[in-house]
Amino acid sequence: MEKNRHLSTMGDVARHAGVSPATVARVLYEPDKVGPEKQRRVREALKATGYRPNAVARGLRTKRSWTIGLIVVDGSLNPFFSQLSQAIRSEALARGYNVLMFQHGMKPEIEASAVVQLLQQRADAVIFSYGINASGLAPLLQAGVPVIQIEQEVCGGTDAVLIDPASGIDQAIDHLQALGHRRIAFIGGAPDRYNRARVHGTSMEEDRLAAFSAAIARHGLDDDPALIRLGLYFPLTGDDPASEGRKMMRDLLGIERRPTAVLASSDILAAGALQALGEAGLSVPDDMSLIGFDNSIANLLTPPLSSVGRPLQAMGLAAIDLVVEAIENPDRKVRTLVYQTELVVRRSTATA
Amino acid sequence: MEKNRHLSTMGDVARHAGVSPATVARVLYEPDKVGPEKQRRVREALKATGYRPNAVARGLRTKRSWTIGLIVVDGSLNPFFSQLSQAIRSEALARGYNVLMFQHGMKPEIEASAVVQLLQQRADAVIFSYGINASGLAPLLQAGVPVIQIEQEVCGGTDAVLIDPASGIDQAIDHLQALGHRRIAFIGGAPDRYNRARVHGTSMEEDRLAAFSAAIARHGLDDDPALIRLGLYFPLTGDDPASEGRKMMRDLLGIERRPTAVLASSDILAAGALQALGEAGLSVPDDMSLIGFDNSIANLLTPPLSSVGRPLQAMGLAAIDLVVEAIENPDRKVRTLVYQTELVVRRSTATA
DNA sequence: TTTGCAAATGATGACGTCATCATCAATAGA
DNA sequence: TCTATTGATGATGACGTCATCATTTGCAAA
Repeated sequence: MEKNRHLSTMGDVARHAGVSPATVARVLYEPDKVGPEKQRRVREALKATGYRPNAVARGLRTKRSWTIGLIVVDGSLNPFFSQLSQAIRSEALARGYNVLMFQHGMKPEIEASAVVQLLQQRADAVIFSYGINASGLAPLLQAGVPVIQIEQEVCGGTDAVLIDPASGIDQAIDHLQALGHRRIAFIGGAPDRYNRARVHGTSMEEDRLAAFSAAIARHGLDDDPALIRLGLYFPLTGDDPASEGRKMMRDLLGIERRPTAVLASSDILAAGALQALGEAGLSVPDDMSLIGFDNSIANLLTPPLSSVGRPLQAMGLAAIDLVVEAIENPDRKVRTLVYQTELVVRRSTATA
Repeated sequence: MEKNRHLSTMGDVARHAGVSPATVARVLYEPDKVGPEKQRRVREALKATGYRPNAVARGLRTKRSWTIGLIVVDGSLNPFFSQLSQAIRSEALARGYNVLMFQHGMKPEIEASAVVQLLQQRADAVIFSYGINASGLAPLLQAGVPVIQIEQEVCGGTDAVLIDPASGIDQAIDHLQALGHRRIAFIGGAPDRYNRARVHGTSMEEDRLAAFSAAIARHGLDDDPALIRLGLYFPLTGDDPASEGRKMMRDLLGIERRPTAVLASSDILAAGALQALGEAGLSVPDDMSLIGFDNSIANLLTPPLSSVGRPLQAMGLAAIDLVVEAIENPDRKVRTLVYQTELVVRRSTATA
């Protein structure tokens, strides 16, 4: 076969079949409007030429790129994000959409350039799995591109798929209390110092801490400020995400009345905490109970970690549903969906 | 501002500036060919209208989509793949390319549909981080789309970024031998039963096992078939990727003359092995030394795992370099780059 | 002043697709 | 037999950009 840097076009197919390009298009999209003989010839020509519709040309003509943007914090350090993005990608693909993915690493200027890029690509919609601030989304809203925010709402007026961290955290505290724990510590990320320009809602980390405090209060457990440890940095941006957790756990082991259980605001932090405990010669769950959040790498740790999980698959599906709704009916009202979190019990908790 | 479901076009900008569309294009791409006065007016109009070039139309006209495809096995179970894809994405972005990512989960039909999708999108090139078989790539080669294979070569005649597992595995065995270990076990995935149609090279898992066996022989260490354990399934496709490693380690603990050290062909398997050791009440590294491969989640485990790593950032960069080369000079000869692997020593090994 | 040439700008068309309109043949009804 | 109607098919143009060609202007050399 000769050098064939060329995919055939409708015109090629039409010539091959001895019909007009319009007839080829009809065979593809309105088959009943074409007579049986030409139908046959066109289908044969389609096969013979290996025709693949040119999505670029089609996008120009129809003003639908069948592409949706996905902007996440970071695709690699925290497995949670890759699991979510995988869920979104596969749901999108099932509906015929391609996904252009970007990671901003908490840098607003990178987020902004991703938005510009998606605008230029004429993305049909954009999903933010963790937006930085409201002004980042503004160009999209102005251009009329549907925006779906996941987990964290950085501005109002868009569709959103949120989670309720309290449901799972309540279960976790219930569980620990039932095992006899009264001094339960919390390790988490800093209240989000990046979100200066947030105009709506609260941050992920704030929500989790609030849910923890509320659960502790409701159960009448020890409410000691020394039991709450917040890392200095957003837990996703360091080179060694576990080191924060390790440090916080070390601190907790040093305080006066040591906690008997710890709830971490992410599995990564919990992994670090496990290392600190190992170094101190303490065993989980015998000497300390530990519960993570994310249910991302919990089952890879030793011991397998109990962790609060979110229904990632369902959230991905919901996000794509909202995308499709928004595209098909631009003037509809935006919707907010809230999913419950749930404690997955493994083997990192025991009686106090 | 009124409802503005419309991004302005060159024509809009031209009208606003009182010039022809051609002049607008020149200001954008050949500024020195435009007089100072019109230059000024056009730039002002660009700002005023918030013009963003329509990448779709541009793609149709120039036959460059500035999009490259990335097909991986799985983006979420094994953090290694998300780290690699992140490296590729960021390098691509730096060169002005967008990345469309697909995961095939070892299912040839999904791989094939991803290829069709990329063909329709007129991707400028496609990177396979783990191709399944040669026939999957064929449509791309036929259409003249440059293909870059990473780590695993499934067919010849394309660019490739390979790694040499032997370099790092040699270091690992050296290291263990220096610590006095003589019975070293290997746990890995099954020789790849999916690659029936592979026409070139060997599989990832085969390479690692071969490197291990060679190193054992070279060092004159115990060469006992019972020390080699291969999972029944490709380690990435199960729901619980660690369980294979856990099972194999349990088996190893049961054999007659127990090994004193284990090399795992991935960090995930090693994580499972750690669990089995924990359940058996054995401590790492005191009772058993353990080394992983991937250096992906090694630093999250307890103890932090020594692991053989690949230079992911460099590989991503190299892949994009090859992409750009291939696009800019379609008739050049394909190239194969080989990267060394390297042992990262942490705290999971000790004297025998 | 005339001619020549380069710089600046405008006009045109094509990329591949698809929506619309136009054409033509065949059939049914009067 | 003639016209109205339907179904099948072809022709045309527009989406937004950019490459090419055509035109105009300014200015220096003859």
